[in-house]
Amino acid sequence: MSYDLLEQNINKNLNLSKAELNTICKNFKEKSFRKKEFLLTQGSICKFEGFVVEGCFRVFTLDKKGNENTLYFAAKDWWLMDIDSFMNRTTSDLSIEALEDSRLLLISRQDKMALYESLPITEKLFRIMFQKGLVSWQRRLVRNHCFTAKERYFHFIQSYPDIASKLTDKQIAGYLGIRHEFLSKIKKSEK
Amino acid sequence: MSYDLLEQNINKNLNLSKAELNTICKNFKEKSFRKKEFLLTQGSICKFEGFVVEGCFRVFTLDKKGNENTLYFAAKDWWLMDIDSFMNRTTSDLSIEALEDSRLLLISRQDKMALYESLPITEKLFRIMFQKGLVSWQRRLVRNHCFTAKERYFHFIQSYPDIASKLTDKQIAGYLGIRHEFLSKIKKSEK
DNA sequence: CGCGACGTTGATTTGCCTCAACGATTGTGG
DNA sequence: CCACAATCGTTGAGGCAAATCAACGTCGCG
Repeated sequence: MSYDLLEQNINKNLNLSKAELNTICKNFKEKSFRKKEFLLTQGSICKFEGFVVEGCFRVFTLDKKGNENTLYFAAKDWWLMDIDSFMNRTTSDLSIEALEDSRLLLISRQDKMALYESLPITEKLFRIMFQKGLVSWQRRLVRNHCFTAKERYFHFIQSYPDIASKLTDKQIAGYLGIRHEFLSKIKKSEK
Repeated sequence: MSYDLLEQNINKNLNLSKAELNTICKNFKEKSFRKKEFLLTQGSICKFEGFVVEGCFRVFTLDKKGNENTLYFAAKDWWLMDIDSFMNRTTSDLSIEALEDSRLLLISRQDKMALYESLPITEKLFRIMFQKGLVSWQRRLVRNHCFTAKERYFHFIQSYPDIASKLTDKQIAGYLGIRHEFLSKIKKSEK
């Protein structure tokens, strides 16, 4: 099966036995997505937590002014979901779209809750994962306040060159929180 | 003792028995802070995770341009720490300062790790707390991208009127990511 | 081939910053 | 308790970063 990547990803956070890894993984079902297909659309409920085996997704929200604001991209070896909608069964403010043909491992809310019950070590696993996530979001917020758009752009392409190379400038602009016309001017300005 | 508030806070996330609550709480030591006293200074290591029993703190970072950027305020019933520095024992980019005479309940890293071991349900507790934290940070990032400074200001004072009323305009500006001169102009512009 | 999304470029506008001056408020030491 | 200093809040002039709007070339795809 294609659980190898997921197992490695888990082991980066917490060392688990082969049996534990297997118990976790067997709750995930593989699903393929064609380019431009949606895992989640704004206004519906997020039914799955996903792990990217192959491909790339963008997680974004459409605001009142009609701008698509990208929270993050998820390439191979990343997790993705609307955590709020998934856990609380509220309608989601987010959409998740495949940027290329992709494969995900998906776990339903029900299976995840059952997994927390049956294998308590997963609580620790996700405690650690969420903890790391918090750090990233705090750092990103500070960057957005302290850095100019140009500084944020170069920080992004240097930190995630493999993801950046798959994206259009419009998508990158949506992540940086700027208009794509301005990104074009940044790129021209030098380097 | 003054563990009541902490116990209530925990129970909002996860219903625990009296015995479990007691096991958790006894790891926390109370400490008082005078106004302007620091729990953590940028460049040192965050030794404690804290829960605010009384008073108010600001968690901020000083960037290269000399601007104090406030990540969040923590009033009564809030948690605070540099989660990155606390867990990974790295030097912190953050400072934490009491905005008024305050009281905290503090737990050391060692005691927290031991607590995770001895009472595994705390993994679930913090998994849930961190999960909620993630949602807040994601929402805040979107607000920062979609909203103007004026919209962010009114959102803040309406969402947290009790905290906002304790703060100077300079502190609020540091949270919104704008200069306090501009906040003054926002307030004058209407309402 | 032709359409629609993407990227570029320029002109103009706007949101917010910078700097500087000054009154109001708070804090502090004598 | 007062006097003075320090910090805070306000205001104005000017500047820069980024948005907006519009036009146009390019590319990929059906």
